[in-house]
Amino acid sequence: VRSFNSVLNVVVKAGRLDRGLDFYEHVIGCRKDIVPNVLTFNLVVKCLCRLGRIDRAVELFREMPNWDCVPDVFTYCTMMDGLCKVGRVDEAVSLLDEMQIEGCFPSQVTFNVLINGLCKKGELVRAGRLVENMCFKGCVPNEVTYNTLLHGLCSVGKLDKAVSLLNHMVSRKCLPNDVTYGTLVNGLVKQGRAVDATTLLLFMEERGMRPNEYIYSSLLSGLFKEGRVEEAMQLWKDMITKGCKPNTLLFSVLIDGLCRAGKPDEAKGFLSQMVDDGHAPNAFTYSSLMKGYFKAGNSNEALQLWMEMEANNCVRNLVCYSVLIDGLCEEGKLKEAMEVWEHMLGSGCKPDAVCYSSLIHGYCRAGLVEQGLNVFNEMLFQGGQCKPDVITYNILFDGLCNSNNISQAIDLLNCMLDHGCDPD
RNA sequence: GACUACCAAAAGGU
Repeated sequence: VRSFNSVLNVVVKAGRLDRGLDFYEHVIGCRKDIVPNVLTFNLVVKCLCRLGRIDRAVELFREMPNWDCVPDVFTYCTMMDGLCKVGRVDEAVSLLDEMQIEGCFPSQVTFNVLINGLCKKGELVRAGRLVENMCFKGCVPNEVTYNTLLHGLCSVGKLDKAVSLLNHMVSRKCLPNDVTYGTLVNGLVKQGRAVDATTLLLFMEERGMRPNEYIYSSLLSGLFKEGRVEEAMQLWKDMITKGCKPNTLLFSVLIDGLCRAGKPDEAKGFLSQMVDDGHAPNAFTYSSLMKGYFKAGNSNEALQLWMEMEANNCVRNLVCYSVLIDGLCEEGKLKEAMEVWEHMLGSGCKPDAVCYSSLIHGYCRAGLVEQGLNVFNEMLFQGGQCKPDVITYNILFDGLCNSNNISQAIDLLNCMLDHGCDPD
């Protein structure tokens, strides 16, 4: 079992989750001498969670006693994290009670997982209460706890609170690490304060820390989004001078930034460079670049990249399809856009509200509002992740009003309200 | 118990 677990762990760490599950099922099915133990279950539960098969994970978790396995802290933690990551925080919190009833003591990590779940949902008050509970149970908050809370504060824009928490953290002899700085830099950038983020970067360097790729990418992306192209390029050069080797993430951010600045050709030069450096472009890289070319009115080049993706076995996800569909629609190439749409459905990619809205916008622009409404009705019918949102409705209002169809627009407004969607 | 758990990052629609 130990060797089996080791192998399984390696497979899971490599991100080959489906392979991991197959391997598990295969081995358990035909090797009666290998009996899964708690650690095996912990790994498999993690696999199922990461694959989004959370209900199956819970099921397996409940079946453990049938295999003479008692869930341990790790099991509970893995299960709680899985639940939190799909937003089912309350169920995760109830496991905290359950584990204690079963005589299993929660650890620092257990609390961190739940605090993270609450912070991601914006439930900072509950998160704070959990920190108190944590201390009460004899668990000391560590860097991860603080980083999690800092991220929670930053994502609701409470940077002042974040700074006081940072001071508190230091006073508790908890040293800020890479993640701490990354969280703060990103928090500043998201507030449109890339200049302050640059200062923080300097501060961090003065303290002898070397910013990593995450930190550089946050800042770089922020500078480009604020239109500070010169500063962004200077940062890129400085970064390389300081010995930071750009990876796929950094190249993608740079390419995206240059495209936003209307320089897709320059961006494409970096695409070649990253490939030469041995970094494979991914869906992020290509979608940014394709959008850049569409924006510059060069759809041929965008399509070229689309083909290149296929040739390079780069997985085309929903965002890539959306960029392509939107770009083609904007050029009035509705027929081609529909072909891509069919191709997307055929590849098993399910359109979401953004993707549907791009298509609807395409029809409206071409004066085919009726067609747009058909697509809209399909969205309502499909439900789930492609429920129309405010933007979808706004696109249709615009289309209907432009064709002087006020009464249908009013009907649509009622439909919107009926579906619980708030106008902006 | 180094066979298992927690934190920061980039792309799409008005």
